[in-house]
Amino acid sequence: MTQPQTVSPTDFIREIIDDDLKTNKNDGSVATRFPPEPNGYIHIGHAKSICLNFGIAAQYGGKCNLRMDDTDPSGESLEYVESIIIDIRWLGFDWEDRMYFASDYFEHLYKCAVQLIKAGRAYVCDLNADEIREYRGTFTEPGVESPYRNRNVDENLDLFERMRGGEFEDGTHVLRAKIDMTSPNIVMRDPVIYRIKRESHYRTGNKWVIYPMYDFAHCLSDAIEGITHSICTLEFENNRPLYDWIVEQLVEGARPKQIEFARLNLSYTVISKRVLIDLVEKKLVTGWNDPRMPTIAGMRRRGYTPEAIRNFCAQIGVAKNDNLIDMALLEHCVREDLNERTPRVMGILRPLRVVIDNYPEGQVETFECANHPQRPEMGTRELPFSRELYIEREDFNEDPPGKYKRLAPGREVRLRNSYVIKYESMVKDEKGEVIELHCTYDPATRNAPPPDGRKVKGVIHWVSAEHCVPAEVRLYDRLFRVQDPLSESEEFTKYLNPGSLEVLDNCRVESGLKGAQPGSRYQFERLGYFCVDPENSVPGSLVFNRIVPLRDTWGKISGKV
RNA sequence: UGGGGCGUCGUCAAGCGGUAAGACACAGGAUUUUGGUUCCUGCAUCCGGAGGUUCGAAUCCUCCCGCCCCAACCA
Repeated sequence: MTQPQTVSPTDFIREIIDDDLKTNKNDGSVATRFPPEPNGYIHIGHAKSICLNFGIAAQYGGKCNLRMDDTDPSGESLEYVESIIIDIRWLGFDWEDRMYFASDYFEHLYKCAVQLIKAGRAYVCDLNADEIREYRGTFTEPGVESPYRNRNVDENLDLFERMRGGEFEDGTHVLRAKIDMTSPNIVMRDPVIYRIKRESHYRTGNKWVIYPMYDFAHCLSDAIEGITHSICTLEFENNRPLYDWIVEQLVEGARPKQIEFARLNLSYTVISKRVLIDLVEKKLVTGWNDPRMPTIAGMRRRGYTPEAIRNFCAQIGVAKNDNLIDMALLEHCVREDLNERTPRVMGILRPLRVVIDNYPEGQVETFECANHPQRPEMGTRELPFSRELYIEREDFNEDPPGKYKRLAPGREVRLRNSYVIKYESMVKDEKGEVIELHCTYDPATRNAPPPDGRKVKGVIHWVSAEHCVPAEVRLYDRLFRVQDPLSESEEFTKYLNPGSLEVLDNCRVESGLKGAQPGSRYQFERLGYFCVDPENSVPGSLVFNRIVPLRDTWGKISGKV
């Protein structure tokens, strides 16, 4: 199994495994699995689990399977299976030929149920859903036994077979494990393990009208695959006694052990499949791969790298504390990776025309610029310079605040990789908007400090008006205005950030970007990291997604002034 | 409310009876043709609270407080 190189942090799960290994449990083998239900796209929370499960297998020389936990046909589909495969591969993990489906185990699971009935440990119950709930009791009152609880084995066998045969309507019968209606753990009060559901399954079609419940299918699937450590999230902790009970009844020899960890929560977003489905269906985002979504598909389209996501998962750790990870940490990991690998380039988001009055009309010269300031091996590119340029509107201020070191009346500024220019005059439109600047350049400053020793502090980016290419740039921001939208009292959609997407359609990028490949990433100097949108960008009509802005110390300072 | 789980810096998280790692964030400073990067520096006398055991406790015991999960024929 090839696995990405990531740091191997230690955590309580690895400690448990170390202990198991010390006592030679499972003959020293380690087998894990990642078991998504194909009813939605996977997200950054799944990535945490994927890194954990595949990471542990790699670290201990074991195997990690991919298993579709497809025991409930409603909502499951091949589209989701395919997306999950693509996303996990993209993250960099490999399950070789161990792609499994719980639905492939239906026949075996059925036999297990029959065996349970024969052992007197399961029965067919004719109560309907409401009645079952009433009989179950509450947190404080014990449940009461179903009147069907003591049917004899033969009758149960006959009924269960007829359930499978399609003789009964949905909801009229279920198979229940016979455990303890007075258990303080509600999960153990004769849980339903099979239900009738006349729904076509995306893989088994209409072959089955009964489907096993999660609690029954999951542990047995683990056992079938020889999983040693079945890692899941905290909300299944209550189900562990049931997991163990079923395995105890039906599995010979080595039994898998369930271990629970805290799921990931990320500030200013939501990581719940139910809510993400909601966002997609209500069209509050453009789809599962909307760059604002915390889905793997969304982050990929946004321009995040697998390395950054994996590193993030390593950084956050694994524990049992409820957590709310700061989005800033994810962004840090993305910047850390992109800073290393991304070629630098210049692009103007909100163009302001600049005419260099003393530069000869029609003259063009080229500058050779480093693609990366710290990595010469990334090479250079040629950048055309001419009399008319575009600079960022923000880089000129008629009335500059303190510490402002860009262009302003009477001031000089360095054009990155080229000359120092000096402000001469401005042109305004009838509304008083500055629409054009006139400057002069100092020929002696061509990629060199001013010979007279004067200091020019500011450096701004620019493109040649004649040579630059137009582009659309999409600026993304946090999806929600509040840190934890689901913890708020109101409906979560009320907290959507109306500014989560800003589309700039009059941007100019340097000429070399003309043929930029979809999916390729750049640093637009002084602005941030950008990715050519893989969906909407076409040659001649470039679309860039802002992956993440650069750290903005000036923004902090100017915000305080 | 019965059961299960969790409480260490703003956010994560090490710590496993010998006297509070690290990361992010934040605040200073240096270098810089990206107000980027990089580099220094600072940032819990204290571990939810109160008692107790011990020469010694975040780590052990007791009680209390707070938060999360469970009453789907979802996973």
